Amino acid sequence: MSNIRQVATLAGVSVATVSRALQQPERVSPKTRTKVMLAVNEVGYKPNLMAVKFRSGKTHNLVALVPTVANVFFARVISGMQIAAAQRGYAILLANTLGDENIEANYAKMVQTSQADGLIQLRAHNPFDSSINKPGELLPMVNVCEVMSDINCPVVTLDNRAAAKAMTLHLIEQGHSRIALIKGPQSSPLTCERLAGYRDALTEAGLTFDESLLYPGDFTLQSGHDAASKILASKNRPSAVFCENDETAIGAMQCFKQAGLAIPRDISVAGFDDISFSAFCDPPLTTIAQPAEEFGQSAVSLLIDLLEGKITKAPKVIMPFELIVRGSTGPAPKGTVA
Amino acid sequence: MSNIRQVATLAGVSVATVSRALQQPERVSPKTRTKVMLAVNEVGYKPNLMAVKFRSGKTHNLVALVPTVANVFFARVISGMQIAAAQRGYAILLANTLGDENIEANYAKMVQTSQADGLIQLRAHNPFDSSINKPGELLPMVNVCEVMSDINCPVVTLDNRAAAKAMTLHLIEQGHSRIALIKGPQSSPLTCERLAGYRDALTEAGLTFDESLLYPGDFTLQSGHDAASKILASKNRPSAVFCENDETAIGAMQCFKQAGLAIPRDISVAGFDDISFSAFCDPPLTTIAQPAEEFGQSAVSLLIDLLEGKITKAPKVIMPFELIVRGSTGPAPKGTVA
DNA sequence: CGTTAAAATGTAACGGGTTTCATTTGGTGG
DNA sequence: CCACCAAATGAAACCCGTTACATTTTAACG
Repeated sequence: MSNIRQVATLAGVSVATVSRALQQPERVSPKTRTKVMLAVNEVGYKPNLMAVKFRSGKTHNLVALVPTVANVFFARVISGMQIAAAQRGYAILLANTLGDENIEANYAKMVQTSQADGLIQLRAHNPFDSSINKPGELLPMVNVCEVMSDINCPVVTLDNRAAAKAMTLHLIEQGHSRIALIKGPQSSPLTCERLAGYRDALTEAGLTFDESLLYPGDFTLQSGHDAASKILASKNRPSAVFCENDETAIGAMQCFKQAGLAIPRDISVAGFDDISFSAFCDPPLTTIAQPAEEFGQSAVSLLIDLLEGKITKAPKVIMPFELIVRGSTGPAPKGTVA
Repeated sequence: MSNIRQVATLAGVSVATVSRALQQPERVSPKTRTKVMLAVNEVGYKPNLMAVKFRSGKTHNLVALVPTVANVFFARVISGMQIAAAQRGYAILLANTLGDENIEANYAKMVQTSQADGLIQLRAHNPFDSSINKPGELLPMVNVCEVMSDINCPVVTLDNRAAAKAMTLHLIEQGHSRIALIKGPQSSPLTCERLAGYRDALTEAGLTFDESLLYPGDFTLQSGHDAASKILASKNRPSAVFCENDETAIGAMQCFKQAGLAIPRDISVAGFDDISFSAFCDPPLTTIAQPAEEFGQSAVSLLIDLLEGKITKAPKVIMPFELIVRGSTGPAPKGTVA
């Protein structure tokens, strides 16, 4: 590996001149610049960016803590983060935490050990140890999707409550009055918000909330399938099922179809996220579209602004959602006991 | 931010002693060690790992070039890379290249600018510019999934030809004689291999290869759907469709079902990869399971071995596959003209 | 041609660890 | 009490760019 001193020697100039020729070409005379460039090419010089980063104290790395990259929705968010980061000259260090707090803490430590400048968290949780807590100063962190109420940090999220309400109202408008809800992981604030939106809609429509229509889930295909079989076995079967994410809905749909039910004739199913597979189900899934890529992009952009001191307050960015009505929801079957 | 000199001053020792107390505790006397540790805790010292990396010339970063993280199969591979990397103290720098050679080249440059030690490539392509080419020396790179014939580099892959042959034979055993193939991206060697396997099976079974049964695709849901509608419109409709990946198969299945065909009664569909959604289709998809996570793990482990000089020859690791027969394939309809 | 300001270039410190080599300290045996 | 070796510790070089400051060169103008 060649270094700047070799280039300087070969070009017959000082290292400072080489550095300037490369960083601020207008500060050196044209003929020196030429000499330097020739030498650079001759030895194939590539600056050691590790040295630069070390010197400058800026790594231009951002850690992204993702519970699992295998989640299609998260994959889209990551995609967006990548794009925004690349545009501003940053790299993403991806951490697949599997929800493990130790793994999270290890990656968070990268910020404290100068390996990364900041962190993006897709889960509602503060991964830093207390030593980083400077009173009155923002942590070098941004939260996406999940909101953390107990910490002051920029957030990019969706009005999950309003979105869940919109979807529930859509089902109610179709004549459904017994609507099951397959929930997400208990630990996630998202789940509470979406549940709240679901209740809001019921209240607004004058329907009573029935706890027995709530089913646990964890955002996986399997959990949707499991919940669906419980629904099939229930006494007073609901005519519609609202799933807190699309994977759950797809898992549930399979179970219903294999049990011989037609969707939406016998039962309506709705999801949340609008992952790519949802448009390619049979029937295509009614869902809430979130601008996943934009989540990632704004998060990165917000974090970089924060790191570069362009913002000092923690903004809360609420992204828009869209109700996408496809074939999986339809009118409630007639003759169903409401 | 505290540094080692502050700790040294506070502990009343030299920086060398602090460094040793932390790196090789047995090399300092117990009482010095205690003094140092107290000082470390007092100032909350965390070594600047950027400085360490700069000094040592080892970044312990690996770049992963992924065409798109939104691909579910790739997500599993990434997951495996992560795990193996973390175990050996490395971090993954994820690059979502979208197949763009410029983006690839930019990330590859991270290796040449000392920001990363090596690179994992999921596409058959050499992203490095010529300047890194040292004759007789292995590039700090490992190829996963896709094989590059023209470059000497460790590879982790599957016997795609044998797997495609196995799947095609499975369909033939079910009585199918007109089997369509929805291909992957033309640029990918994978596609050629799977096509070769498909032909092998036909030859072995004494069936004639019919070019008109080949349909283009690009591994997306949409391309599967598009190919399926072409298949529906074709004159002498095949009784089975082998898709080169599961997304394609899922897209195709939707199209067939919406056209009123029953799977597998009217048409059999097979995929490749065994992504999580495949088990939750209706009917569940017959496919080839690949150990995706293990792909990622071996690739990382191979790359680190290479970087640490533990291997000097480029091995070719062939991972096992498994034919998973589910409900989407069945006997050829009777009365179909063969 | 001399003066002076501006442009170009060079020198050396700096960042924060690690490591080599030199020096000091401690302990043992004679 | 001294010699001697090992263990412990310290001083300083080193990694490689960047940049403040010093110095030299160039150009312009009187």
